[in-house]
Amino acid sequence: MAPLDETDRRIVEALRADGRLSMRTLAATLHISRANVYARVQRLERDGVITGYTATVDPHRLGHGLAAYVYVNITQHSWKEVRTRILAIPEVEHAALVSGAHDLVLLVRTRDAASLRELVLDRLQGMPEVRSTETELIFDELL
Amino acid sequence: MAPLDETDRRIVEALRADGRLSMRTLAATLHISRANVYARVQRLERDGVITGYTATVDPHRLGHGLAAYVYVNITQHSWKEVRTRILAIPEVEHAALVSGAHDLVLLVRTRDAASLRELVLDRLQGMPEVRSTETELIFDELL
DNA sequence: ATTGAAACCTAACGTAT
DNA sequence: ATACGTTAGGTTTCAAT
Repeated sequence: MAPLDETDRRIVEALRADGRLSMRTLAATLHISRANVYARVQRLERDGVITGYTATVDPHRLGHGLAAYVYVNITQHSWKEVRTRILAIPEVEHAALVSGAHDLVLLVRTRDAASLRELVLDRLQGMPEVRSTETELIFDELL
Repeated sequence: MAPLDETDRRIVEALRADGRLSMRTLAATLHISRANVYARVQRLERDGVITGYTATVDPHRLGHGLAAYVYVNITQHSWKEVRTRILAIPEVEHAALVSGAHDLVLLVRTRDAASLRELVLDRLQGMPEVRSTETELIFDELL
């Protein structure tokens, strides 16, 4: 759990830019030895700095043509129970417990408006902890 | 640009779960040939279904202890100019043009409250297109 | 103690047939 | 689906600082 030095940060940055970089080319571009980069990446993964690797996809090409933010107010603040219910919904890409006018902010992706309606009106508002929701359609995205 | 079949979707799903999966183990787990999986992944990347690979990191371990949603209202709806300005801010992890009471929703990560204040009050509200902002602190996250 | 350089075997890649 | 040359993974040893 040692603090990250400059080399560690460059490794993380490089792997965020290309998660399939080989340890060889990573070592070459950072001008450090293979053994060094291998040990460091291993340490970064073990310490939980790097939590995993994933393919980034285009949601539109996967049948998720619609994206929306759903702002949720919950009745009882049993965050743990809501948490497990939310995690069971595959359309939820990001969920955050926030401080302002709402309790939860969800980023959801669905096939179309009908699917979004079903998700919000049936599944979300069907939860006993959910008091109210507010949905904001996403027109365009960066990142 | 052919529509994805079931095997394509399983490939994408597997690579989202582990972006560093080897083509061999991917072929083995899906019970298809190496040449098949290799050609399919190549096609999925070429067609823009898979847009890249990245390491997922723990923001807290990288000096980003604070996360917030920033809701932005812009004056003139010159989305293209705002777009380039927003993209130049490294703290912005996700940005969306939305339909509701706000024009933009930003997910930002900063080191601390002072950095967030500087980002919102100086850099965002300093933009000529930005009319007003509203900031909502994130207490906890799923995903 | 930490890093770089080199060597080593195994596994995976990428392409061909 | 198999084979084949090339590249990468993962570990070890040693020298250097």
